[in-house]
Amino acid sequence: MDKKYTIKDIAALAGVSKGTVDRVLHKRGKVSETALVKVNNVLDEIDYQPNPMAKNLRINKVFKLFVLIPNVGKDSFWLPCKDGIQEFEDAYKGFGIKVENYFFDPASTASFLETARGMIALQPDAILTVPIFAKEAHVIVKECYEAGIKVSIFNNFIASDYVHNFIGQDLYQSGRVAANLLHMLLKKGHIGIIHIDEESRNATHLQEKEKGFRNYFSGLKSDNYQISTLSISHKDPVKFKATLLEFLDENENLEAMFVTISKSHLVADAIKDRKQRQLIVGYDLVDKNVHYLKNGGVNFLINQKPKEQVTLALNYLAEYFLFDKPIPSEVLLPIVIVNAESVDGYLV
Amino acid sequence: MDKKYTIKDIAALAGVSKGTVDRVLHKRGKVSETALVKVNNVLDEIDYQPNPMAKNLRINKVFKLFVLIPNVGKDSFWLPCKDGIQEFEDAYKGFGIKVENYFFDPASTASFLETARGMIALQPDAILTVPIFAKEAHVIVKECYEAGIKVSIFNNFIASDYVHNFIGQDLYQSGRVAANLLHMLLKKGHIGIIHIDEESRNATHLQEKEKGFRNYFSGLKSDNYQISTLSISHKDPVKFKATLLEFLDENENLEAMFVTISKSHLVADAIKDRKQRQLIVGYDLVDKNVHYLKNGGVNFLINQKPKEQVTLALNYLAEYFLFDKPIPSEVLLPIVIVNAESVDGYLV
DNA sequence: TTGTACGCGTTATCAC
DNA sequence: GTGATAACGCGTACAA
Repeated sequence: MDKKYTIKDIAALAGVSKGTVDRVLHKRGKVSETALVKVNNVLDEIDYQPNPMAKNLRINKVFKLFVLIPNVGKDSFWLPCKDGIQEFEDAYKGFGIKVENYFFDPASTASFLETARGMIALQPDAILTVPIFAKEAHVIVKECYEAGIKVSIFNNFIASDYVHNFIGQDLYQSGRVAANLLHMLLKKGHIGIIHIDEESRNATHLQEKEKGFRNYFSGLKSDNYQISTLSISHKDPVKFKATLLEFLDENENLEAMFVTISKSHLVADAIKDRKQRQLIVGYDLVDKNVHYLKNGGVNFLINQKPKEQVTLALNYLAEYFLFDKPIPSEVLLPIVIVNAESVDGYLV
Repeated sequence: MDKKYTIKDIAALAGVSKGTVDRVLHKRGKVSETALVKVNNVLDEIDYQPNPMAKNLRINKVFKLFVLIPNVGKDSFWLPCKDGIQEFEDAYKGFGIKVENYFFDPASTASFLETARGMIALQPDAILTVPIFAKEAHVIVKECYEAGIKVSIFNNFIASDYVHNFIGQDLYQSGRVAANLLHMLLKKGHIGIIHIDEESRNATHLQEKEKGFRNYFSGLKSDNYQISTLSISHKDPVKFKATLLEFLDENENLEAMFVTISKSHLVADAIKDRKQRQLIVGYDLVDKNVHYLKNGGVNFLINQKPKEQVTLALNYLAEYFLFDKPIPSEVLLPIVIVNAESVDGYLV
C-alpha cells in the first residue's frame, strides 16, 4: 500500500523478467501459460499503476496543439481566450507541448477554411477551434480526421463523430437562468428578447437561449408576463439605435430586456439617456459590458467563461497526449451569474 | 524553436560535457571561464527548459499529502471536499502522490489538536487543513514547520508565515455581493442579517461578511434601507425557531434576510408556513439549501466552492512536489451567485 | 576542472 | 517463449 510497485518489482515477485511482465501487461502474447499465471497472480495481489512520466519520457516528442479562434480585434469576446492560451503555454513549458494560436475573420467562411487548411498542412497533433460556421466546420473536422489530427471544439457545438471533445455551456438552460433572474426582479410585466446580428452568426445559438427563456416563463403558474422578440442588426449603428428605440416606444410597458449575445452594452448605451430605464440581463464580461454592469446600466451578466473553456480543452489534450488520460466527449461548464459586486473576481 | 533542447544538446553545441552544462545551470561552480562562456553562449541562443518529468522520475519518491477537515457527518458543508479529495487521488494515481483524509470534530479544539498531531507523527510531506480554530491552528502550523511539513490552508484564513498557501474567498466582498442582490430585489425596506451559532465558530468569518453587507448599503446615496443583525444559536432547534419568529414579529416590516453561513435552510424552514415570506440570500449548496432554493424558499445562494478549494490546493501541492512549480501564497476564488436554475450545473 | 557512468520506470528490440 | 539491454532526460557521485 505504501510502496509504489514498478514493473521491476512485479518481475521479481513473479520470478520472471521485466520483458515478460511487459508482454503480459500489454497483452502482446508470446508468453507461456506458466509465466502468465505467475505474473497474473502478482498483479491480482498488488495495485499496479504504470508511471505515466516514465512512459512519456520514452516517447520523446513535442506535441503540437493549434488553436483557431475568431480574430480578437473583431470581437473582444475572444480576448480572454488568447490570454488563456498564453497561460497554458507557459504552464506547459518544458513538458513538450507546443501551442500556436491562429485567427480567422468571424465574418468570412473563406477565411475560416483557408486558415484551417493552412494549419492542417503543418500537421499538428490536435486542433482546437470554435465551429461558428457549422457547414464549413464539418468539412474541416473531416479533413483533420483524415490527416490523423485530433479535433476539439468549444463554445459552439456541432454534432460530429470526428470531434473528440466539446466544451461549452447549456444554452437553453442559460436562457432559463436569465429568465429566473428577471422573474425575481420583476413581479409582472413585458419583457423583450433582443437578438443582435442574428443573421451573421450561428442562429441556433441564440434561438436555444430564447427557447429556454420563454420556456421558463410559460412554465410559471401565473400569467403575468408578456414576452416579445426583437432581432436587430448592428451593421449600421445609427439604424440600430433608431430601431431599438422605436421598438421601446411601441412597447411602453416593456420593463426588461434579455440580450442574447455579448453586446448588451449596445442596448444599455442606446437607452442610457431615456427617462425610462429597462432592466437588462446579458452575456459575457467584455469590457464595455462590465462598464455598464458596474454603473447599473446592465443588471446581470451571464459569464460563458471563454477563457476557462479553452484552457480546459487544452488541458484535456495535453494530458491525453502526455499521460494517455481519457478525454470526456462533452463538458458543460456551469452557468455563471455575475453582478456588479462579483464581477471583479472574474476579471484579471 | 521546434525542437526540445536537452542538456545533451547543449553539451554538444558548446563542445563540453553534460556534467559541465549541469554545473553551469545549477551554478555549482568548478567551471573554467572558457567553458562557462561557451555554455552561456549556447544558453543565450536557445530557450532551454528542463524536462520536469525526467527530473521527477529520478527522485523516485511517493509524496504524502494529508488533508484534515471537519467531520462531514457533523456539517455537510464539507461533504464536497471529501469527493474532491477522492477525485484528486484518482487523477494522480500513478504519479506517486498519496492522499489521506482525516477528520476532526468541528466542535472540539482538542479533537483538532489530537488528530493533527497524529498526522504530523506520520511525517507527510504536506498537510492541507481548515484552520477554523485560529489559536490551535497556529500551534499546529508551527509544529508542522518544525517537522519540515508544508502546510496549506483553505476556506478559513489565518495570518502565518508558516502557511505556504491559502485558498478561499473574499468574505467582505461576498457580503457586498449579497447586498447587491438584495438591493436589486428590493427598492427599499428592512433587512436582517442572521448569524447562526456564531459563538461556536470563527466569528470573524461571519463579521467580515456582515461588514461587507452593511458597507454596501451605507455606500448607497439613498437612505431607504434599515439593517438589523440577529445572532442566534441552533443548539436547541425549538428555541431557535422561537427566537427567529419573535425577531420577525418584532420587525414586521422586515422583508429580507442575509444568512451568513450555510444554514439558510433552517431559516427558510422556520418561516415556510407564515403568510409573510422574506427574501433570503444565503451561502453554500448543501442539500437542504438547494432544496429551498429550488422551491423558492431561498432566493440566492453564494457558492463558496469548498470542493474547488481543496482540489485546487491539492493540485498546487502535487505540482510543487512533482514539478517544482511555485505555489502562490494566496488565491481568492470568485464569488459565485447561484439561483434555482443555475444550481444544477454546480452539483455532481 | 572535467567527463563518465549510473539510476529512475517503461518499452522496444535483440539475442538466445 | 524469454531474458537481458538500450534508450528517453535529468542529476549526481566518482573517477580522471
